Formats: sequence, C-alpha cells, structure tokens
Amino acid sequence: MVQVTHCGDNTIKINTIICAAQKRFGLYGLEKTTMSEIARDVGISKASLYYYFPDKEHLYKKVIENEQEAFFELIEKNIKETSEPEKMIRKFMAIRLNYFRTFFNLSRLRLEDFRHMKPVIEDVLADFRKKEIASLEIILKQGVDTGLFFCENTYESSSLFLEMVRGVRSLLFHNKDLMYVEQEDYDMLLDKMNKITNIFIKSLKIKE
Amino acid sequence: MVQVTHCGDNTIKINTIICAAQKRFGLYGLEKTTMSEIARDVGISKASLYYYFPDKEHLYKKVIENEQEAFFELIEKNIKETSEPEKMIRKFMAIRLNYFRTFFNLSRLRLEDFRHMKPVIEDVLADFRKKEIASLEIILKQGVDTGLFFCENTYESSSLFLEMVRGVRSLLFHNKDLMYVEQEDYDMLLDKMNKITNIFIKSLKIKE
DNA sequence: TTTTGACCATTTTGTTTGAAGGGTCAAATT
DNA sequence: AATTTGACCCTTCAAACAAAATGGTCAAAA
Repeated sequence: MVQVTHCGDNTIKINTIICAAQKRFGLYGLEKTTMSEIARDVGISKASLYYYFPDKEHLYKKVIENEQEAFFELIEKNIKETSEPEKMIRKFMAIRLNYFRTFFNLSRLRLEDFRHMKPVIEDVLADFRKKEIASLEIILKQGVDTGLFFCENTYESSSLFLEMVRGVRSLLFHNKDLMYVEQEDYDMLLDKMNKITNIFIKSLKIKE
Repeated sequence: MVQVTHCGDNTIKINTIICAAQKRFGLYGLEKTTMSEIARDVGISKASLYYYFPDKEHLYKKVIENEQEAFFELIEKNIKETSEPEKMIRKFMAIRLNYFRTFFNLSRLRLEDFRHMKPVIEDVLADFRKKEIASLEIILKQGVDTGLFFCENTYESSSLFLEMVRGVRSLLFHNKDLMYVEQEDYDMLLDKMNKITNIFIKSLKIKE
C-alpha cells in the first residue's frame, strides 16, 4: 500500500502508530478510543493517520492481528518442547488462557466491544478460531498417530472442545455482567478449564 | 396467601390468571407483556390482578415455576423407565433440550429477557440449575454404584457438564444474535449436545 | 372478600439539539 | 513524488426535555 522511497521510515512510523493504537485500544476499547487521540499520542495530525490506514477498523484489526501472531508463535514454540500429546494439550490451554487474560484484562471496557461485535472484529476472531482449531488438531493427530488417542474426526473434536471452553468462559462473564476480569474470576476460569481439559483428554483415550 | 372462603373458586381464578400470563409471557416475554393486557385477557381489571399477585415479577416467577415443575416430573418419570445410566443421561439431555426449545421457542423476545436478567428470574433459574444438577447427580451415582462409571465428585462433574452444555448453547445465541430459535439452530444444538454428551460419558468410563 | 376506577410515581419512548468523532480533500511542506 | 495538515462534511452520539405508558396503590363500592 505504501511504497518505501528513502528507507524503511514508513515501517517504523506505522509500527509507532500501531503501538500507540494498541495502548489506547487496550486501555479504553475500540469505541472509546478516538482517532484524534491516537494521532495526538503519535504526534501527528488525524489526517496523517488516514494516510497510513484507510479507516479505524483496519487499524484495530491490525492491532489484534499483531497480538494473535505473537500468540501463535508462542504456541508453536512451546508445543515443540514436549513430545507427549497430553502435555501439549495442557500447555496449549495454559497459554491460551493466559493470552485471553492479557488480551482482555487490559481494559474494563474491552469486553463491551464484543457485545455488539463489529463485522471487522468478527472476521479477525473467526480467523483466530480457525487457527487455534488447526493448532489443536495437529496435537490430536499426533496423539492418534502414536496410538495414545482415539479420535475419528480431529477437526470436529478440536472445534467442539474449544467451543465448550469458550462457552463456559462466555457464561462466566455473561452471568456476572463483568466488564473486567478480576483475579478471582481468572482463578475460577483456570480451574474450570483444567477440569474440562481433563474430561476431554479422558474421552480421547477411549475407542469407538 | 389467599384464604379460601366459599369454595376453591380462588384457585381456579388464580390458575386462569397464570394461564393467561403464561400465554402472554410466552408470546411476548416479560418486558413486552403488560399487566393490563393480562387483566384484559382474563376479563378483570388490573387492580384485581394485584389482589392475587403482589407484583408482576411474582406472577412471572409463578409461571416459570409451573413450567419447571412439569419438566422435572417428566425427567423423573422417564428416568425410572430404564436401568442403564448411560441411556438415562441421554434421555435426560433429550428431555432437557426439548424443554429448552418449547420454553424459548414460544417467543422471539423471550431470549432478550435473559440479557439483562431480572433478579427474580435469576433466582428461579438458579433454583432450576440446582435441581437439574441434583437430577443428573442421581444418575451418575447410580452409574458409579453399578461400577459402570468412575467419578469421584458427582456434584462437580454434573455441574461442570451442564455448564459446558449451557455455555455452548449460550454461544450459539450470543454469536448469532438470535431472538428466536429456528429449526436449523435447534438441529445444530441437538447435534452438539449429543457430541458433548458422548465426550462426557466417555470420560466417565475412565478411572483415576 | 372481592372488585374497580381514579390516581401516583417511575420508567420508557420520542424528539430535538448541539457536540463529537470518523472520514475527505485541496493545498502546503518536505 | 511522498507526506503532512487545517479546514471541512456528514453521520452518529449524548444530553435534555416532553409525552406516553406502565407498574403499583388505595379508598370506595359491590
């Protein structure tokens, strides 16, 4: 989109913008953050912001995509450190939950965004779901190959498991009408995630 | 609350009111149903309604309690027809889902009530959860006693399983922003419930 | 004991209005 | 040519206010 002329200055500037946006979005959420504020933080005019990003949603999307990228790199790295599928799943879930916490705990308002979810966010979230299903599927297949797990449809199992986990999480916030995640809630969530993971792993060890 | 004088006339009248309220609430939900409408349906004045029920929420609570009662009677009756715990769980889930459908499908608006849930409804719903956990726990214990299931904490397992199921259901509506349950959604839900039930039952068959 | 019309207080709804924020652009700056 | 910007437009949002609706009360009547 932006051609580099003199040097990589643009990349640096774009990164600066993304960082500033990340802070604002993380602190106040999508709706409560204005483009003027981000511009002010960076030290440029609002119009300049629109020179680098077509609109607010694209900027937001970029921020989230960056965070997701870091998450999947972490997953990949940690998964390769062990050869036991069961431990892999547990590690996967631990990282996932931690990501969730840092992702949401930054802001009391951020959760609100997901009530009336914008199409752009929905896209990037759907993409995230696809990727995390794929990650888990790899682990399951490895377990099946080594004869430790029995699973006819790894995709179905992965997506259903993650849906269960997401569902329980969503319930916790939906019920409590929370705008931010407290330590207490995080602990409860961690406990439940572990128990659900146990159930899931057990079910993988049975044939038929 | 209401003393009977001449005969059981009051009981009949109260039942008439509850039925009328049930129709209205089922059709339009709590918030979109007015006390005047219910009174009109019954053929009495609004003030008379308040002679029998202290307020709107108590009337609503009574309606829901009636429906719940019928549900648990059905559960109990059907459970006793089989001696296999596994089949019991499946039957339990089938009835539960069906109850859910009739309970919600009556109204496109009824789901909306559960977004900003009133304290009264929360009470009656919490009560429902307790009861359904107890029902499921009985089945699990029976499975443990006959050596078919392995489960150290039947309460924990029951509540977690039902929470998973509730979570997935809640996700389906939350995501789709549905105000009413279509056949298609019901089928998808049924499918997922069955798969989650499979996972749960498998996990019950493993020791440790 | 039961019923009701009139009444009150609060909530909801509709409307208006002024400010704020997303987004554009021609002109200026580098 | 690549960037930057102040001024500008248009839509959305929020406060404010008024009007209608609704939950709930009560004295009087049946």
